[in-house]
This record gives sequence, structure tokens and C-alpha cells, in this order.
Amino acid sequence: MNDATTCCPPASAEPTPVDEAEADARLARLAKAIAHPARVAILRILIRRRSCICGEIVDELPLAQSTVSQHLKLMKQAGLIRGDVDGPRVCYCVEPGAIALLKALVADL
Amino acid sequence: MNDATTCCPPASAEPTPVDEAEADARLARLAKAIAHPARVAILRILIRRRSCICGEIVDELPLAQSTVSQHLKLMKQAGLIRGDVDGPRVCYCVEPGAIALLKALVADL
DNA sequence: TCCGTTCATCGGCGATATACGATGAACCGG
DNA sequence: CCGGTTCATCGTATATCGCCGATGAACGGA
Repeated sequence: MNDATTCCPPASAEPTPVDEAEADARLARLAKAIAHPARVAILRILIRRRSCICGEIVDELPLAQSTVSQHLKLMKQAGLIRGDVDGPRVCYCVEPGAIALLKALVADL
Repeated sequence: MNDATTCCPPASAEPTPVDEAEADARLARLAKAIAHPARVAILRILIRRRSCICGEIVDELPLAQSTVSQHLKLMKQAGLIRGDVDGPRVCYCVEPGAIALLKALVADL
């Protein structure tokens, strides 16, 4: 049994964008990470449980494992989530700084 | 000269999603509308000025008029903005309810 | 060492996004 | 009624998305 503390270290400092074009790009990137119902569902799962094994996400969604894996990859590339290897499993969890940045960027609209 | 009151009526009531799947779909749809730097830039322009003629947006962006028009179409389909015909021009403005819903859905993550 | 579990990646398919120039439609002014 | 302005749409080309089954890679247990 893994608790969140093992796979989700404190959090990396999310650099706040300074340039406006920078902010646009960052917001667009984060928005793209949740621009699909399946990814929003994945994000909610990761938030509800504090961390999550890939398989558990697959079990909760009506999608193939490879499809879920691709969504996770996209979200990871956007910096929204993190995936830490834990033996044969991969423990996914939300990148708290990224969520905070997304909320801030949207709230400042 | 057109002011915002002529082209942007009070606002349509944006139905708050009840179902969680509904909320996912709605959030994904709104997120998609800002999932591109150009669209974020357009949204900022529309917010900064309270309303905007399409041509003014084209002037502020390094994109062809047709490309901007497509972005506007996508944003309009997502319900994020509104476009009211004003003679030969089209006056675009933000759909306030949609922005509020987007902020609420993101804040509740 | 071998096997089962877990997840990522590959290959393929159809659909959509993104961009542009060119053309069409709607409107106003003269 | 005609020409100019403004914007939408069409047609095209390329890239990415979204989905799947199949295969590969990494790991732990027997």
C-alpha cells in the first residue's frame, strides 16, 4: 500500500509567468490538458483519491488501457500531473502547483 | 461607434450542470475554447475592451482573417462568446455567464 | 530464472484542428 | 444600383487527436 507521501513529494515550484504571451501559452497548455471529458474525469479521480495507480483509473473509465495511458501522457506533458514509478506500477498524482496556477490564471480572466 | 450595450444584451442564464458527467463535459468544452494561445489572446482582447469588432482582433494578432474567424467560430460554438451582427460588421463580446461558469468549474476542482 | 502483473509505446484508422488564400454573402453609402 | 467594406465560408494541406488491439519493457514473486 502506497500513501501519497511516498510518490508525491512536496511539490515543485511552478514558475509564475511574467510575460502576457507566456501566460497565454501556459493557460492554453493547461486548458488543453482538461479539454476532454475523459481527462477531466481522470483529474477528478486523482484529486478525490490523493494519488492513484493507473489501473484504478482504467477501471473507473470506459476506455482501453492504452487510451487512458495516452491521456495521462498528455496531462503529464502539460505539467498538470506527475507519474512516479513504484515498482511495476506507476503512481499518478496531481501537480499541486499546476492546479493552483490554472486556477489563478482562470480566476484572473 | 458601438458601445457594449447595443450588441451585448444582459446575458443569457447559463445553466449550472447538475450531473458530474455533465460538469465534466461542460468544463472540457469551455477548456477547449481556450486551449490555444490565439484563443486566449482573443478572449483577453474581448475582456479588455468590453466588446470588439472582428477586424480589430485581426489587427492585434499575427494571423490571417480567416484563421481568426475560425477561432471565433469555435469559441462561439463552445458558448464562450457571442457575436451580434451590426450592419456589415460583427460585434463580438464575452458571454458573461460562460466565463463565470468556467471560473466556478475550475475553482471547484 | 521464469512468469505474471503493470504500464508505455507502436501502428493504424478516421476525425478534428490549424493555417492560409480565395471566394461568397451581407450590408452601407453614394 | 454599384462599389467598397466586413466577415464567413470553401478548399486545401499538414498536423494532431482519440481510439483501439498488439507488442514491448520493467519489475517482483515463485
